[in-house]
Amino acid sequence: MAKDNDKIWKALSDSTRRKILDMLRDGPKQTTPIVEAFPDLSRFAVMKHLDVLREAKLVKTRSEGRLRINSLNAAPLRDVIERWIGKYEGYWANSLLRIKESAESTSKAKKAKRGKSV
Amino acid sequence: MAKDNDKIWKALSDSTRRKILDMLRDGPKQTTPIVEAFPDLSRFAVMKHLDVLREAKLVKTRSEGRLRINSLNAAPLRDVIERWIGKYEGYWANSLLRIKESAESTSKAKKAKRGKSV
DNA sequence: TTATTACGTTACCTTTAAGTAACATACTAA
DNA sequence: TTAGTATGTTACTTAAAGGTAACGTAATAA
Repeated sequence: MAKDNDKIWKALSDSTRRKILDMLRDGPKQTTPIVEAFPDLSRFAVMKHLDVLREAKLVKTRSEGRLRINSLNAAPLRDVIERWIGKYEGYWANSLLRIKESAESTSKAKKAKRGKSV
Repeated sequence: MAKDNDKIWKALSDSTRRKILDMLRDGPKQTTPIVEAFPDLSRFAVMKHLDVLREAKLVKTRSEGRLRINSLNAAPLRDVIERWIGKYEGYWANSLLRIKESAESTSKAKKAKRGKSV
């Protein structure tokens, strides 16, 4: 798990890979349009970035005939960032960034009547 | 800015550096205790990691006599993560992770009476 | 003043990341 | 069946990251 974690951080550390993730937020994409989105890179370079993302389980690829459909798998991303941010909660108490209370206090909060507050 | 951004992601991509940031969350530390926290690494290796963190502006260092005090600078970290997470909001709507509403609705919320809710 | 301690650096090595160019495979459609 | 297209791979190179060992410097304390 810690190792998987590391793979995710490593995957995020490259701007090309972050751009690929950005593309996939709009929906699944075939390999070729992804490759073509980076005209300055060779086919192989882009595919290697895709490999890294797959290794980190941030991208899933399924076959459809001869086509390969790549899609974003945001869950592990969420988990890592969530855990990371949680640790820094005190540091950005006044930021836009928030983590809901822990499960316990959350359920309490659910019972308590509350308005629109975040 | 985009370049600074990249430095932050790169800085976060190494587990030793993430551990150093973890240490500094507890409060500022001199260089030597940080170095000694990594007995498997040479002095120079740890100091290079510190350099990377300083380059990314995640760590600030000030002198006090012959001592050097390193402290966490969480603001740029927050900014990057915040921006990043914002983009994925739709993907983890049901997660613990949240971004408060825009400044506008936030100021409204402040006016509204609210309890202990986050 | 001398020894100690905190800090940083020089010089060098090894591994990994990132890349290109060209080739190979296999499904689809004319 | 032949041409085209989508995908992936082989072979190789270059640049950057990460690391060690040993040395240099300067403030402090004895």
